[in-house]
Amino acid sequence: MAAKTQFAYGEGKERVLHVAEEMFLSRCYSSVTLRDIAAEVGIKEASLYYHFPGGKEELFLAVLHRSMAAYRTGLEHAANEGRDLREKLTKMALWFLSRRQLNLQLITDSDLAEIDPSKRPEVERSAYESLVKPLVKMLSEAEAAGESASYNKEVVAGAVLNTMCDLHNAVRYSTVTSEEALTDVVDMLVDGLRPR
Amino acid sequence: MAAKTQFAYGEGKERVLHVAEEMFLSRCYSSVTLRDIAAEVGIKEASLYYHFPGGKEELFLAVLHRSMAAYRTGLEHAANEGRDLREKLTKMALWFLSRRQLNLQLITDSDLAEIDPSKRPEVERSAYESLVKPLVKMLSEAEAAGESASYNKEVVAGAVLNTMCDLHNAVRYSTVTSEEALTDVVDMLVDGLRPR
DNA sequence: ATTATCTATAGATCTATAGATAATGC
DNA sequence: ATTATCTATAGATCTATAGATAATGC
Repeated sequence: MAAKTQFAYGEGKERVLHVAEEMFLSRCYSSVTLRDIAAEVGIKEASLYYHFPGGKEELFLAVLHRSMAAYRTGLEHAANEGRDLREKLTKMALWFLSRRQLNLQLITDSDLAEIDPSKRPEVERSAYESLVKPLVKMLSEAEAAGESASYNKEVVAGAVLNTMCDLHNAVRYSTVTSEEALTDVVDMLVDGLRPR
Repeated sequence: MAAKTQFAYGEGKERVLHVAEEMFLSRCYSSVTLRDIAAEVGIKEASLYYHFPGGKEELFLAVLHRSMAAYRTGLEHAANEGRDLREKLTKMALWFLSRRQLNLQLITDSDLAEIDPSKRPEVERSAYESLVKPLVKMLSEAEAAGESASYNKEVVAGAVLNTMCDLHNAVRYSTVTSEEALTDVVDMLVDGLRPR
């Protein structure tokens, strides 16, 4: 009977976003149901529409843009913290490891196909600006500083991003520690596979 | 009226597998419906149960194991074709580019969570044996031949696989040609980012 | 008065089963 | 007789809307 306003004013929406972020970043758009989210938050499905009148898609987009903004800040900060290419890449890898696993291909390939086509360019732009661009910028500066050979920045940025996203799996499926996986990945990116 | 046996004996099942493979490898498990598959094949949903009595999950598992077997063959063949590490990696990258995009994280993270838990180990094993193992083997041989420094093979294999899967995106989103993306990626893997 | 929830329910979609029907091979 | 489809339909699940209800802030 009691319409439990369990959370303080404005808090409810934050909780919804937080729970939805956990789910949308680890599972695909269609496998996450409003039922799942509402149950985890502790409210009824219909209540989600109060905060997000546009329903599931609006909630997903809010989560995605919020999450991308966090990545952008985190990656730009990581790039500024490191003094050379190796350090910058290490800080970035640490940032990826500090957050829950980001399934990059899931968002850019699978999820993107399930939302309203008119919203796709915005999502692609958001992912590009927040993930690819900080890396391209860092790689360009590294090349200008003579720390990197002249590769196509976008291609390398994609490879680096996917490698970093996979760090969580490396730690999970191999017997390696996260520190070891991190140094191995950074060394491989900077020095290559061939013997030094 | 006419129960159209459009395909020759045994052909129907092959068509279903082919269509299902196209869909399951590019979209997530829950977004692919039996309706989609049946429509694309040109039969009714109920007819799918004749070939796959276990329904959607059985069809998905059949597709996945079939697809993994093809990757295993393709990658092992690629490794044998190349004479040194750089050539082997190039042949492997060409194999990935020759097939439709494989969304690795989609399968190992997202799809895996949606199937019957008792089937998961089998899927993980299939993906490991077909994708990771051929790379680990090649990297071990390269190290033994003095062509590679001593990295953790599983960690590097994951990085290489994700990088190769991403080649399709690199070509799609950047202005780069597939040849250029391929050589850049292989060069980066072998020589590293730092100037030679 | 506003904010944030709830109940109830419509309507769409999806998986799966039962049993009928037609075409093929022997 | 076997193979491969079909029709019809049950039952589950999911998104979304309408309108009621309670708690909070002024």
